[in-house]
Amino acid sequence: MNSSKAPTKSTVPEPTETELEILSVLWQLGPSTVRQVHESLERHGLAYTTVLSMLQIMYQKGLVIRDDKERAHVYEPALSKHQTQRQILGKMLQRAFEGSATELVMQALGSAKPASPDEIRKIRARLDELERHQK
Amino acid sequence: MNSSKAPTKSTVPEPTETELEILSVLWQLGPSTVRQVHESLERHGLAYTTVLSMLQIMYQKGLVIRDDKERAHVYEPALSKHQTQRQILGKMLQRAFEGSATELVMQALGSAKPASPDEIRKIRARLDELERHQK
DNA sequence: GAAATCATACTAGGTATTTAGTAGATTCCA
DNA sequence: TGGAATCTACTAAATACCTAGTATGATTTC
Repeated sequence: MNSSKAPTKSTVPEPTETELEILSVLWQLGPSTVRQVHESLERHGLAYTTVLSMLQIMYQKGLVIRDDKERAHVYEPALSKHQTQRQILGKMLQRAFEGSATELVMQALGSAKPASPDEIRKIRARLDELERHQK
Repeated sequence: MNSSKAPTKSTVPEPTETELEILSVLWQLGPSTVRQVHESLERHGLAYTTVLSMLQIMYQKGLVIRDDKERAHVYEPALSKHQTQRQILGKMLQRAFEGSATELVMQALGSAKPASPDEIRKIRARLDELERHQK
């Protein structure tokens, strides 16, 4: 139940906006058919065939894997939510923060939701860990 | 010499990849002509007219302002680097982290460059501040 | 077993992004 | 003063993204 089978990942492109919405559904539902994705999608009003097309494109790109043993193919994310978040974060770090994770963190802490005391504690714990692990 | 004249900002779209590269140059150089941007651009090999076109588009979008008193127009970012980073960060927070800044911070601290002791201290200081300011 | 349903593949079109060329006006300078 | 250089505006084209329709074949249902 871990993800240690992959030399993949490096070739998977960053998901676009709509692709990310679909991945979100897949992360939540687990392996799903086009119909299931279509029904669970936040943004209602998308045609069934649109979701189908997206999943076909995502399959070509390697963003999802699929099982076509049954008539209705079953799709599954190629990368975990965590992995994808890392990927997006890393890209943005390069693009907008010149690679400085600290700068990014500082801005994130200064913006919108300021984090509850509990969350602040969690972040502190992580910092402790970081210090311990690489002094 | 400050930037407190703006009800703008809210209508400025998020810059695309190339637009961000150009904005980076403008943040570094300050108000510049097309030629100056073209020469200072990281990615060399872009045609002069390409940079011109980009700046014209960016002007239409409101990403930059310009002074056309001289023959060679002088362009300037509409938003500061900080404001833009906030904008990009906020958008990504919604798209990939369901709005949880804490989640984002945790992942950022766990990824790539783990931050030097000095940087960790800076982040701690920010956390202290946050706690003080909203208990 | 015929009709309705459901699934996929293929096709298509609109918009955004990125790149750069051409035309025409202005400025420079020898 | 006339050619070279420079600048802008306009046009264009390739690619990616998003959306959805049509064709076709399989499956279910009465």
